[in-house]
Amino acid sequence: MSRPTMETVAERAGVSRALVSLVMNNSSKVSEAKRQAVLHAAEQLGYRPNLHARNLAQARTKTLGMIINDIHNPFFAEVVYGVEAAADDFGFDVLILNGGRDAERERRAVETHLQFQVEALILVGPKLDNDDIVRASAVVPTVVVASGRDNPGADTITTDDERGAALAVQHLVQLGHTDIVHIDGAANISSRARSHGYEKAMRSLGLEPRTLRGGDDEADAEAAIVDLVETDSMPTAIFAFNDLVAAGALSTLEAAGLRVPDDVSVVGYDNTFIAELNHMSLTTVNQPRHQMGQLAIRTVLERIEDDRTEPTRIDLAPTLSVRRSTAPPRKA
Amino acid sequence: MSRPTMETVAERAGVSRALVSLVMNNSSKVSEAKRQAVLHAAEQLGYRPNLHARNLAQARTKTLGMIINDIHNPFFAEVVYGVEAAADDFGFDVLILNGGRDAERERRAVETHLQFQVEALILVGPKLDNDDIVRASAVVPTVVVASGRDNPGADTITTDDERGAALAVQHLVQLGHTDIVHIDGAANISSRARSHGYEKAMRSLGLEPRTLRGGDDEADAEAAIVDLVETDSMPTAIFAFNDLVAAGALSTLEAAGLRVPDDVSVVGYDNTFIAELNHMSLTTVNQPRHQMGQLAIRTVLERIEDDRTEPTRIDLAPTLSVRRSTAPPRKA
DNA sequence: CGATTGCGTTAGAGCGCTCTAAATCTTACG
DNA sequence: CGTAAGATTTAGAGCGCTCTAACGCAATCG
Repeated sequence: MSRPTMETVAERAGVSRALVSLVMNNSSKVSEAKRQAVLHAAEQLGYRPNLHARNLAQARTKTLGMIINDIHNPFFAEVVYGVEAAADDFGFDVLILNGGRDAERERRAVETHLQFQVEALILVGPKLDNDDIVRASAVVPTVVVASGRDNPGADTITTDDERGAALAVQHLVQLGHTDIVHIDGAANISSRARSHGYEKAMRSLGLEPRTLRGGDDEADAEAAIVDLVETDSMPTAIFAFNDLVAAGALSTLEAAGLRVPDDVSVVGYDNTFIAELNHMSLTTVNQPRHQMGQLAIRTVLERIEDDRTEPTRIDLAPTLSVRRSTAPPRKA
Repeated sequence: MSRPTMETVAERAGVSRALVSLVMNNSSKVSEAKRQAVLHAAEQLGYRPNLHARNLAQARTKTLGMIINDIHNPFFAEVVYGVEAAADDFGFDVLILNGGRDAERERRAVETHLQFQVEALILVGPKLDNDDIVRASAVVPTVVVASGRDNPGADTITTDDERGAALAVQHLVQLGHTDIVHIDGAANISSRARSHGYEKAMRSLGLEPRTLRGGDDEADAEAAIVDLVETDSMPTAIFAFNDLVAAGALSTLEAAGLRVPDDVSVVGYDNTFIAELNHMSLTTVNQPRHQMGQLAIRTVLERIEDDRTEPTRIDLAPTLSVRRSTAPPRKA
């Protein structure tokens, strides 16, 4: 017993299929009597319009495809909420696919979205490389959120990662630190800009940058910290690629018997709720995630509805949230 | 310039539309020459099959609809990874919709999924009430993951929340605690079972249960803790509904000048990565989330492919992960 | 009272694909 | 060399919906 169609509803209500269609799209030119009859029949039958049929018949789908780098990272969750809020306002559905921190998976996700004929692609912290993004944006309007780099053809919503990194460095230097190590984001799309910002800020303050390889996850900090311990080159402060890496650093430092911020200060990035937890109380760079999500939708809708064709780039200002993981260095 | 269709490809390759279809579904009965010609033409045109058309023509969509209670909660992320891994194995796409901790939103999400003709619904920690779930499962096979209650009509994958709560209580009692307060999950779907398990375990050990209203989030613990402080009725141990609530409790306790575990022991639930962070080091009840996700897919596929019709319930065993947030009570 | 207007309704084509049945082309065999 | 069997290919209907154009009918008008 397959699901009822418009045909079924039409018969039941004693009207034509076209009339049912009009009712479903609540057209104003339907008599109240028939409208009720149709709605009633639909209700009784448990009728539900078939979106595939509708999307096929209309040119458009009113659907957006979002790909999240990693649903495990709370940073992205906030962006998603922003995206959804804005999409709701404009009557678009947002389909979410999880990139799973794997470029190949993301590539397949793009493909799936395109086959679903989404009207735009929202890539949140993508692992994809430039070519992939160029290719995607040739097919459908594409906006990249939270990516340091330029994305030819696509719109970009970021905070200024270089500036964010500089904020972190300046804060530490003001506290009196001079030996500040950066644990980077490895292959992460935002890593470059943050490292660069860190290095530039350090040099401009006359300090020698020291960057270690990290990753995007709490597990990725361990090697770097262990290395610092083993080579006996522990700095007085550490600036981590993001909050998760910072949290990992905290763990490993503690395991090594070092206290934060007494022995080492730690700064994170993203201001996820983890940083906020009193127990972590992580000084971190804040990005207006919700706003970024909203802007992503606005931006991409300009392409869809007002057919803008020139790529846009919106760069928001990061801020620093100072908490208890940073303090002046111990007097030597 | 709309996207190329099979027709376009067929013309270009000098074959019929049907043949293109065969190639796209890599049928074995196509000559190598034509197959190459078609693939080449498709490549050149940037052809991409239209899933809506396909889904309409075929009876099925090979798509599953998942609704997550809240992408912000890391507990769910792990389940998602399990679901996706299993779905991949069976060649199903998984569309994710975010419930946003709001029953009404979830209801709309169900509707959207159904209109997309998903072949099954996977509800992870739903806010929906029984009726909603009955209604959904009447339309399409439905599996509920991580819900304490029985879901008539739907399959259920849980861990035994009552048992999990008992594990927490027993651990605390073994440490010597007798005054143990529970901060519950309020309207959360799993709250009932955990509270019940807590109360049962307490009573069976001859202790008086004391349950306070909490919620599902770090923000929801504050009121309860403040209340305990103000009424000067702080217990020696707190068992929180989940890790987020426990984290919130940690924060508020600390703000009130109480130390964990010296003054108060705290136990969470879910064993999310937050509990694992060395800095939090939260004793917590572990649920095999990845496995739960995988089982959800297996279960629901039995309905789709082997057309089982009787609801199944799989109850996995929780375990306790003991960390540093629990210790014997201070000698009175 | 016939013609005009406008509202409510409907027939029917078409969206891009799959699938069945039938057509066409090869190949092999007596 | 004719033909049956098998391998390829194709025509055409149909999936459930929207949309244009046209239809029927009552109200309106000169």
